[in-house]
Amino acid sequence: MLGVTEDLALDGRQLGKRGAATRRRLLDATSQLLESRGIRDLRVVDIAREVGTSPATFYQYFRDVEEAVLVLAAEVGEESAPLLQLLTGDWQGPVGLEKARRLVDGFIVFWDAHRAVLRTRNLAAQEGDQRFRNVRNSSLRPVTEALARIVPPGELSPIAAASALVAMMERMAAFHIDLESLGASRADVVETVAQIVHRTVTAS
Amino acid sequence: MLGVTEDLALDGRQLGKRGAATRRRLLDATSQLLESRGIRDLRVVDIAREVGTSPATFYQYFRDVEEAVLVLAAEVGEESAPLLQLLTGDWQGPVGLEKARRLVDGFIVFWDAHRAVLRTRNLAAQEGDQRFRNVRNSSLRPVTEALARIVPPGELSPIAAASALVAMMERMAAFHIDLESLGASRADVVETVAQIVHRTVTAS
DNA sequence: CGGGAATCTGACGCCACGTCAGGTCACCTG
DNA sequence: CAGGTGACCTGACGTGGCGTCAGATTCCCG
Repeated sequence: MLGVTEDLALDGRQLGKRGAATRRRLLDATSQLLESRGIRDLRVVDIAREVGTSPATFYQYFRDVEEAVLVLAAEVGEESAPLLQLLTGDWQGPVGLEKARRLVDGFIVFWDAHRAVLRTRNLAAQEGDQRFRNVRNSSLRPVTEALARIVPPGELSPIAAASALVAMMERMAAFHIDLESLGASRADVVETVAQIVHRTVTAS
Repeated sequence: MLGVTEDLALDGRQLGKRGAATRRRLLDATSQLLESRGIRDLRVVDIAREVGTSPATFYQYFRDVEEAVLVLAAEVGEESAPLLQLLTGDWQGPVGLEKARRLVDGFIVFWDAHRAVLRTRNLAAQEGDQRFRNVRNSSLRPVTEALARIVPPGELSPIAAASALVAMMERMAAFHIDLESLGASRADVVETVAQIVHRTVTAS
């Protein structure tokens, strides 16, 4: 689907143990370097040096830096799956509110763990890159759809409401650190966003 | 504040009529090209060719492509000011709901008019560029603060709630076109987001 | 131990960047 | 209107990362 598999190099040859290890080290270096700079300033030569290999080696496994980040984004995206377990059953009352808190908290933990890759994924998706859009959708669509199933149809469009809530949660997860300087603690953010989610989902 | 003035070239000389016109044409070309590609693929040589001048001329006015986009972002950011007029008075009841609708609609109109520049502004801000963060904050902080003043303190942190709502509105304005293919029309988005905003602002 | 596949890399042509010296243009002044 | 001053423009160039390829090296298996 991504045009990138785990088992083949770009020239089509089978990947052995050594090749797989090199590929992994290149990915890890890419992920690490992405935390200290934007993708625009991430040079193949830097990644190669970090791994202790030559730039030409990088091109054995990835077409360009973007493609390496795409692989990372696909890997990371799957870690949002556990959030789906919260989006089941009855969301009315205090039990639902607690689920909302855990959902919001889960978003923040997810983002804190993979901030650099997720930021870059959304950036590329927003710039129109279809591959990154697909990866982003694969990660968020199940959450959005599960949430939409919980929103009662009425004045609100379930799809629009679920999309809006996911957008809000994702954005707050991405930004919550900046809010501290404005006087909103992490706990404030979780509680407030959870309240908005819960009220939207349970209101008539 | 931006380290970029309207009256001086980068070498410090005074800008005359011809220089100001060239600078403006470079900015317009940058804005236009930004609509068909991401900033990563926007070359100085393309902007120069579009204007019918040489790359060296570009560097008379801007340090790099990013700086030209920064100027555009600062210009565009000021157009969000009219939204502040809606964030006054009483937001209870149907009058408040109508204000919410206009606020959400205003966000969407704003984004539809300046999608490329706003997208790039947020992208650079998210990547940590402080200059773009400042420009983004200058545009959104007044809206966020005005909204926070309307949210009654209680279970919700006004600051967190206002930030979350602004995040939601901005994101929906950026994404609403993609939602059409999921079955949520522009009208659905406006109404649904307006409802969420209104309910959050008026609930106990 | 031989051989073939997998893996790595030095070397290279290409292109955009960003600078600078020097040329051109516009306006003002006498 | 001639001359000159400063604003404006650009051709030419050094730099550095990109992406490729041929050939060298390493690994693994029979």
